[in-house]
Amino acid sequence: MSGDVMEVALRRGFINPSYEIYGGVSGFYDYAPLGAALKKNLEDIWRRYFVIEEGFFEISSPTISPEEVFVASGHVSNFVDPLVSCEKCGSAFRADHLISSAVDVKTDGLSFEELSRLIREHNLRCPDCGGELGEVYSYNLMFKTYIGPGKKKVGYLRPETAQGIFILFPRLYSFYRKKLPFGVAQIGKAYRNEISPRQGLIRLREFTQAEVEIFIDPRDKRHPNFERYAGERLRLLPQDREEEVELTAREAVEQGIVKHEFLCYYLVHTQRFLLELGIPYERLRFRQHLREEMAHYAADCWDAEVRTERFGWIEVVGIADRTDYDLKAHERHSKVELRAFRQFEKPEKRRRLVLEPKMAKLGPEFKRLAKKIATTLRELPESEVRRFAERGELELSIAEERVLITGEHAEVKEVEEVITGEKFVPHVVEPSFGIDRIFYCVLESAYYQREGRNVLRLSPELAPVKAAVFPLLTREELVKVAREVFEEVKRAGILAIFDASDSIGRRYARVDEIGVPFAVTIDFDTLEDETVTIRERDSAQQVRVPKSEVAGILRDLIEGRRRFAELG
RNA sequence: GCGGGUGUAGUCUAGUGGUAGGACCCGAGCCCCCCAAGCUCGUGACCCGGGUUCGAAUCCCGGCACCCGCACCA
Repeated sequence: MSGDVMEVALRRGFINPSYEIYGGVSGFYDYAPLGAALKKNLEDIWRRYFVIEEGFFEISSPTISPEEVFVASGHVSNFVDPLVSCEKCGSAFRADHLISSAVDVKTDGLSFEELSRLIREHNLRCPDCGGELGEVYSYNLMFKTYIGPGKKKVGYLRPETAQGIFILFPRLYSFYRKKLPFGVAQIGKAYRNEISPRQGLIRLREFTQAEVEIFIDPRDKRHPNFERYAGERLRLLPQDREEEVELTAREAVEQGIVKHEFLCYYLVHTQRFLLELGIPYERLRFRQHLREEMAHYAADCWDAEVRTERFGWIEVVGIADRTDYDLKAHERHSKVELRAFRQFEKPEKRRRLVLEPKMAKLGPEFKRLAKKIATTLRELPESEVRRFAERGELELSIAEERVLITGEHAEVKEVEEVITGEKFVPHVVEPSFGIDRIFYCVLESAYYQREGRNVLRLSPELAPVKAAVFPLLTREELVKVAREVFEEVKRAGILAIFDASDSIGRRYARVDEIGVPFAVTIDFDTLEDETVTIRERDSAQQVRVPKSEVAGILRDLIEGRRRFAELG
């Protein structure tokens, strides 16, 4: 089995538990020097896939939101778990689940006091040990705070970055010149006050999400670029099956296993991204959420999962069809229209009956109510207008008052209108990445041992340090030249390190352990013929190249324009 | 949040009621013509806070962190 990659990650400065000198706080990790660099490289690759290649843009919104945002999104109510603990054995249970499974009572919307009372009334006991149950208490996974002095303005740290995009919809829609589909990306911190964070980077209280919200027309969930991925293979675990099936993207959609092309396109796109990070195909699968684990907003959701040595299958990406849930919710709460416009192929001409209010009569008679009455009359459905035309009168309820409208207040007219299109609430497809988890998977996938030494097989793009420069021996003449080469490499924009201590073998071993892909060594031949060696990490092979070209060659190798094997 | 286990240098570990040794790592130097463990010297630790005691890293209590189970994980 593998050695302990986490031990390497801690010891060599990739990550460390936060607040160590004060005893630590679980659920928080620092990205140490190499980890911060690796994480940044990982995020840049993500940007290449989900921003540049897809033609989307990235935004950055605040991590603290006023509570309205999460009232609307459903997080304030859906994120509160009523828990009850056994006084004797300490097991905790969802109070509402406990009650509804033991007694035929609907628990929806009951207060905690009412839940506590129900437990007492029915003399419910601990299902584990039969012990006495305590009072029901709430546990909300959002961190709460107050905005400004005093406690009037409640705020929450965002539990996901997505809402920051949804609430910007009108601005973003016009930024993208009112055309669907469009996507908006965001990489940022999110916060969940987990009851019991475990497993290092896998369950954090503060973590990094990379999300894209793609707004699409619900009538057309095909993807314009689906063809380029149609033949790609995916390992899928559908909700109604025990075993994984391997299908092409096209087959998955045609068989109705993945609901539509748009979702499936992003399964493939996500897979390509994860493969590029060095996560092997054999350790990857897409698992469809079970109905009961589906989030309150989702119509369909697939998790990309990676099989790790340490933790087994872990979810690293969620790809969900969030439908119009979020936009509708914010529209309802904010009273701001969050809709797109769909133009008809041909404008529709329609004749219809409308009511034209006679303001000259309405005004004096109804005074303050007149304006509201007029608006209501104009917006009256055609069936109501028809009924008014037949009966000659109509009763309305305006601002809690009943008013009688007759022929002298309004006139029925037939109008011809041209309808060029209609408004609708877009659906949202959301690939959502847990960057910290992916970070862990990348480390674990990259890690192996060679002759008892640790090696990180990170791609040059991911590697936090791109190159090392060594004098073969600590002779002044070699060190001097090596320093010159080192300066030149840095001038070429390459993040490199210099090391002249210990034996050359030990120095190679040290840089292998942190995943440096290339090492340049200056030896006595360099003094003769102005050449240096470049050593590749994974093969430990060396080639000689002219000293004057080494920086350029390193850049080509790192940026993928040349391959090491083709150098010699 | 509950139960069990663990907590000695960067890492792995030895140890006794009288205040700590080792290995690797790391630093300086030597040696060294290409893949860790050559030589010399050196830095560096008993998770935190109380209590018992003349004295505690060692015993007791509380906290924190980590590991394993339970619960939780839109």
